[in-house]
Amino acid sequence: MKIATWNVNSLKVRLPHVLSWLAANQPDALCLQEIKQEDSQFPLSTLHEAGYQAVFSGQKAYNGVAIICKSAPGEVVYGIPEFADEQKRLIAATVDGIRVVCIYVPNGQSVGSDKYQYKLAWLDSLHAWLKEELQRYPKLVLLGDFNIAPEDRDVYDPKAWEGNVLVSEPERAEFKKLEQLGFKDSFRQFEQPEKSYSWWDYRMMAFRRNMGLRLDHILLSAPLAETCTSCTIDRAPRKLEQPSDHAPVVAELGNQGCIGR
DNA sequence: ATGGCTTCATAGTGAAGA
Repeated sequence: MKIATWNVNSLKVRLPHVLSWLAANQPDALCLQEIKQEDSQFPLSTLHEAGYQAVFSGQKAYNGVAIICKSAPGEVVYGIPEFADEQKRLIAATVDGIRVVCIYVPNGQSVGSDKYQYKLAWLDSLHAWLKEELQRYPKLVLLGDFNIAPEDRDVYDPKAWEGNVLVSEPERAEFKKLEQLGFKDSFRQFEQPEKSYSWWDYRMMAFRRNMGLRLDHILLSAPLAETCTSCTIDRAPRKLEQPSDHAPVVAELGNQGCIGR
């Protein structure tokens, strides 16, 4: 099973990129963040024509998440249960027997701001919920835009970013708390190139200079981590005209979930 | 370089992102 995550920064603008990426890469599931459109605008029929199904949770202008998949998605959950949230940041579904939890973690704006507090509260709530979900769904993948660079090696200039939002200790502690639930950061299960990032600012020619952060992650529960054979960041879409500022992250799982195919 | 892009909402600029 091939599963991927991609913050597309507007699905309306990026639909051509998404369609060509699906055609070229044939993932079994692609999780999107920042689709930035209401559900009535979601391009479901276009995706059907491309051979994909989808479940989605969108809103006007901001946020919005979706799971695009080949097999029928089941048991769909919208948002973190018991966390009242106007912002559409989580969707979960079962695909090929694997529980897929697609998240768009709040950005946090700046350390100490209201949005930063919201980010930490959101992550606390996610953690509490996932603790239960892992009992129910041992084969669970948590993936999306975490808006956290877990370690200094995930930051192009750790000194310049020290203490900043996206790298601050409380945020990194939340990431570690998720790992302590048994999740493995699939990217770090394998040898990776130095200076691997998944996001680059649109400004300052940041991509060409590889001034990036690794903010997008695929976390695997222990039973799934055992089956993982690769995890890579696909920089190709970031090189296209009118790209998203994020690149897709892709993981390959072994036989799990491929029964009957 | 505290934003030097990009998107969305909106009707000339402002918010938000990371």
